[in-house]
Amino acid sequence: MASAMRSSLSRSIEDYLKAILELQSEGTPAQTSAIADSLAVAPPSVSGMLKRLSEAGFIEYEPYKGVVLTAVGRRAALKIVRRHRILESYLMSKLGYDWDTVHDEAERLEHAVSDQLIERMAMALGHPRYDPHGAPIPTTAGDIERPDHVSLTDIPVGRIAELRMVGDKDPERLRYLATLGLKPGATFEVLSRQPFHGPVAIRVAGPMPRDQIVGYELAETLWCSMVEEEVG
Amino acid sequence: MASAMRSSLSRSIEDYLKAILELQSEGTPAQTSAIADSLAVAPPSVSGMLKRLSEAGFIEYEPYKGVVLTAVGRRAALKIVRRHRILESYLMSKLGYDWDTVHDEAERLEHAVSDQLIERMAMALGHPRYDPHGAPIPTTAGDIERPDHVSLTDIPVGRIAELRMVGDKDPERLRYLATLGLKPGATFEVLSRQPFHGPVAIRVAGPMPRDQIVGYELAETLWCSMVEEEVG
DNA sequence: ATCCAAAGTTAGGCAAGACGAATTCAGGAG
DNA sequence: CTCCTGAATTCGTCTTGCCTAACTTTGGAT
Repeated sequence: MASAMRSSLSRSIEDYLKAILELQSEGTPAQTSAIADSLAVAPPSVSGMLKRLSEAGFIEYEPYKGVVLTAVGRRAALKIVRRHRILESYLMSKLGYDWDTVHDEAERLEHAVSDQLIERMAMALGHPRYDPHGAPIPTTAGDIERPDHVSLTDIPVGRIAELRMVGDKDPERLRYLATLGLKPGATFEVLSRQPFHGPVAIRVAGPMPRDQIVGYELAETLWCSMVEEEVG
Repeated sequence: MASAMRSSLSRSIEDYLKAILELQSEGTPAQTSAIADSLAVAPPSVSGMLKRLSEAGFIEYEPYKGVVLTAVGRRAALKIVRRHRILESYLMSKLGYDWDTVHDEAERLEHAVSDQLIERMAMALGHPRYDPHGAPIPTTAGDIERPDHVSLTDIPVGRIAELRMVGDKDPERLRYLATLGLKPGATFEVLSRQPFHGPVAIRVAGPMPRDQIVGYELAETLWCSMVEEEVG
């Protein structure tokens, strides 16, 4: 039985793979400087690590041309993402963590937990498909749901939409969103939009509907799906 | 407020401090080679680390004479021990871990969890005073109960005793103890003892009392307190 | 009082990762 | 086609922590 051995990649390698997975989205290879920013290290550190990751077979690396994950690298990265999202779900659901403070804790734990622990947590939660931010949780097989939502900045004025996922990670902005009642599952109507990347006005549905202004930068990170118009 | 900053000692340092704490018990300083064995590293690695720990103020180090923790080092070590024991308790109580498999998971997590997470787990458990092996859990203030139990090898024949704590860490022996019904809280009578460090025979109390033979090495790790004789 | 074995330490290296400084490449402006 | 700028890489170095080999100290046996 090829059971749950902890192949135990170093913490650094796991962090690099996760960053590359997030940056290479949509076919574009990840850039060295973007990885450096994402991990808060200097570019030469990234170049050095890319060479090691390439030799280890995790990435396809053509110097000066950016980097994409191999199948092996992608699987490894998705495993970390699964850990992170199960951890966030568990900490919020079972240990009273807040939406905005849970990220850092999960960030450290994701490198230390065993597969067994993650699966026990997943079971205790009833195998959730989305984490508290609305992001899909990769399966143990390494599949992840391809999201079909669009940014709030792309919802036409007058439409009703449902918030599906919050991309922002900044605790302060997450706290702000919580005060607006804007968490995954909330529905709202787009009231108006300022031109030239201006803020968006929405009316959040609920027992006490309330109008809110959302800055463009934040709106870009709110991923939504449009709700069917009443036909007739 | 001096709140829960993660002073974040390196994993290595935490491991060394924990090992020294366990080895220096009863006034005797910890020996270099004992630390090396305990951490599965070579003696020169220990010498090197002892110098660093000493400079950092965690230990009192006199070359060739062994090592004892300073007050600062002891506090740091007890903090790790608290983390470990709360983790073991939580994993068993809330996530279905077994008595014999929980150690390794806790061993990795104890270096990654925040103080906040440990306190939330402790609260969820109702602030337990002992871990699943019967070992006392240090308080957040850094105090630990001084155990008053004695080894099974020191209980006179004919006495009734209660198992308070299992010192062994080997999963196989822990599984074996579980099959005997020997976990903290169990009571038994010492039936006989072979001379010259031979095995001990006991009768475990319970709905179905059963006689068992316990090897000397294992018996040494079973910490018990004698139960009052019936007076009269 | 001496000597020897065991325990401990020093010396010298190696690997992982990070850094700043200096160099090289790629791609757009002219 | 050439040049320039910004991104990326190479180079040399640092820190942490581990190792083996060689040396030193300690303390018990004689």
